[in-house]
Amino acid sequence: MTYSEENYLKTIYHLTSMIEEAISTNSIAEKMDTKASSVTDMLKKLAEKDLINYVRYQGVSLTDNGKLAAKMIVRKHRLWEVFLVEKLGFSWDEVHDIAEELEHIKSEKLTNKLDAYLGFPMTDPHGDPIPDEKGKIQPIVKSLLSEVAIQTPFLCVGVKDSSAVFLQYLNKQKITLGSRIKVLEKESFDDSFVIELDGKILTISNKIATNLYVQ
Amino acid sequence: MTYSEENYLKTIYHLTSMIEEAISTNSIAEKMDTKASSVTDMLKKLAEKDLINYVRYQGVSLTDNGKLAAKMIVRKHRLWEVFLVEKLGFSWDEVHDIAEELEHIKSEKLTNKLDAYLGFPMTDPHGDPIPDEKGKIQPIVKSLLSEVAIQTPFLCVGVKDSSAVFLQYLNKQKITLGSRIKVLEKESFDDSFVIELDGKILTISNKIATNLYVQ
DNA sequence: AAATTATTTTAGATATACCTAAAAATTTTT
DNA sequence: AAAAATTTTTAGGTATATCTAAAATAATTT
Repeated sequence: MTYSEENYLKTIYHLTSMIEEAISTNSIAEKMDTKASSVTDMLKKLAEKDLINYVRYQGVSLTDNGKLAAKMIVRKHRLWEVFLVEKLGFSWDEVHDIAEELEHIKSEKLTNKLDAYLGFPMTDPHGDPIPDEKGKIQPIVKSLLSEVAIQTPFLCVGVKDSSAVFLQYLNKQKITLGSRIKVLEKESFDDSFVIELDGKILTISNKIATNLYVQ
Repeated sequence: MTYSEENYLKTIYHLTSMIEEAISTNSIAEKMDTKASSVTDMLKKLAEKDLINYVRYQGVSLTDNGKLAAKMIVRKHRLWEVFLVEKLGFSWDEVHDIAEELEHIKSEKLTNKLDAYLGFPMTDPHGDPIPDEKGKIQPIVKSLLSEVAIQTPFLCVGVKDSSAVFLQYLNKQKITLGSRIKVLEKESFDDSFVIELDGKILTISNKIATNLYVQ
């Protein structure tokens, strides 16, 4: 599989896991910042290799082959992120782009040795689950902070958006995985939240609350 | 720089460091297992970017820019090899192909953090020197076992050929970096060597002796 | 249900990195 | 110093992955 084929597969995987049905050519083009015509070309190639189910004008889904291949790329991406943070001391907002390159390194033996070296982590630095050697993903029970009962203590276990800007905002607010969070109040005027974060009280916008996972 | 450009640059670097003058199109083609016409195409591109000195029909050498860029690729290659052996437990005959991919990962910050994590190693698992952040290479004093005085104790510090077959032969003979080696006798009939290796006596061919570095 | 709009695909170009075959330049041999 | 052999380059072609513009299909609106 080429570098580019792997990237398409990964994108299709992420899009289908969000909405759980056939996805459109345009949605892929948008996510990958490319043109729909380029996507169509690639879809033909991936269908030819039995990695996706594709019927002209009717959207795309992954075959079992394709899903496994995509999970292996996601596995590599997330393992490398753990390595970069845990071993090399990168911050969680710096690792995505580097892992984006490392995820294409081919050796399966490397992936599994890296996994063992890291102590078989269940999640990456953003709280996302890491598929095991066979592609199995342990489901992580988590809720969006915005959806959770008031006055109940939770732990921050993940982020929905893992863009650098958002993560850097969280750094500034000292919100990390493991932070203790309690929603004190929801402000109905602007849908903002008053929360208690590790003992201190602060206000966060709705957009922040809808991108934080707690447990 | 593209993946392919980096590979050409690295090959030119290795070939020029061997013979220390302008090298031929054909020698590059042979080393890279490609056609001379493909090499010519690439040479034009690299010359355009001021990475090589290239005059039609007159061979190639690296510019200062090109030399530094090549050294950075070699640096990454060798650091990753150390990582694979020291941290992940790979054997020295397994790491070349994987490092061949890892050496193209772009982040300079990653390279330097990896270097620090490994404790700023001076050599890779085959005894080859690792260029520092600025491209400086600490020269390693070493001689080929075939060139060395008889009845004098040495330490094995490197291999000239780092192909998997050769390294696997050394595994079988229990020859590793750090092995104590003394040449007892040179057989003039077939140029083979009787050596004492970590206390045990064995015979090795001339080809082996001309590919082992000692100090 | 026809017309309009949006989406998707096809057709035809472009750049990269290869290739083969032929031409040009250089080197070696006679 | 010619002739022959070798090396290198050029010319023109292929596959991948992209693009633009136009055509085909599907979805939405009137």
